[in-house]
Amino acid sequence: MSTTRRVGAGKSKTRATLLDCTERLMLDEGYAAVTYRNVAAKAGVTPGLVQYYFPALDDLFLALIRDRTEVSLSKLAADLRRDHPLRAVWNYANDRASAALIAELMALGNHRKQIQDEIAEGGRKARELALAALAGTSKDYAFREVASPDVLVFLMTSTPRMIVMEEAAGIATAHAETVDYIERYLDHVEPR
Amino acid sequence: MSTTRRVGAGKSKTRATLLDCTERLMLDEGYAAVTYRNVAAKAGVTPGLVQYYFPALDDLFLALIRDRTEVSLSKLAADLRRDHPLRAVWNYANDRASAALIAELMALGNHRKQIQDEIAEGGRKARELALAALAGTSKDYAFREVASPDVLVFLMTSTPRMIVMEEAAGIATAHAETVDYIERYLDHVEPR
DNA sequence: GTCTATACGGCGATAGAC
DNA sequence: GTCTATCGCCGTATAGAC
Repeated sequence: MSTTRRVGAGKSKTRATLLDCTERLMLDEGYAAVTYRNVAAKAGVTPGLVQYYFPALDDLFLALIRDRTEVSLSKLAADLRRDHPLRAVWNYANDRASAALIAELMALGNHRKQIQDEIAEGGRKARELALAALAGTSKDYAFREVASPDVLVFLMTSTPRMIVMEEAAGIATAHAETVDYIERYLDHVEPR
Repeated sequence: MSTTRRVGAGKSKTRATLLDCTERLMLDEGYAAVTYRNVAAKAGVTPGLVQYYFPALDDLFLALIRDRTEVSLSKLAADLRRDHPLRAVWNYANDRASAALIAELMALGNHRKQIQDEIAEGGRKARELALAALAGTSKDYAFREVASPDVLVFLMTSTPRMIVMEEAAGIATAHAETVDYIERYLDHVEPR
């Protein structure tokens, strides 16, 4: 690819609209429905224009990941600065729209290195922020000798994600009970 | 679909070969690589023949789900009849090939009702078997007043599944620690 | 810089030939 | 029971209009 192919500007309003339409398409119909023709139809533009901003479909997915990751990471960072770091992690992972989008993107990235790496990088950053906040607090997490902060953060983030995935798959059993169980633990170690 | 379309026999050796090739394709390259042409090439037959046995691609996926679910459920049932039901659940969920296949199938089924239902049905049965075995034992699971059997089974099955998915996404942190944590619990409530 | 029109090969699916 | 021909939709590339 040494050709000088032209690409749309990064701050265009059209570009932002295309990302929104892509997100809605993914959540409503899955990533397989994200085609140039579908995105264009939803945004009211021609397929060629979508391709002008995102030369390959993966460019579109990558742009969506970067944009949404940036938003949710800065929200997490702000929440972690407050008094209940573990609750902040729990709330971060319990954002249903984000969790559904991530599930869809993880499925998409399952066999696409670039997309996979971009998602993993976001997860790594979230984890770093969380562990730093937990290390900086003087709270006693009680289970600390049993479950390390690493294990705690893993379970806090993976459980809501798994629940969202199972719900999308039509399974609902034990979800409410598991959420209760974890929230009772939070009430204990980070009382409001 | 009221047309009388012809379909290959259910016990054909060719059919079984096609299912094996489909499974390998899914694990190696993802479900998007499961095309009539790819499956046919891997099996050394013509694409038309694959379509003869599985008129739509979803028929191929459904057949694979049914076949593999039956195998792993009967293995789980046999293990549950032994002395360590919770370990049986843990081992069942820790079968990496199965977990990877299920992750791929869940992603595939995310927006396809029929496939989704078939997977959910398998999950429901596994859960039923596990809960029945746990109820029938006289062991004291110690955490029972904290986490109900429902929550226990959910965490025991969802954790390995999430680990496999994260690994596929290039994330590995805290996995070993989490496995250790759960296995220490198992050593405690179901000592060998 | 933004956008449109057109062409190409690969795909799932169907009907029907052998 | 096995295989071919054909159809419409897809991603992508390119040439060029405004």
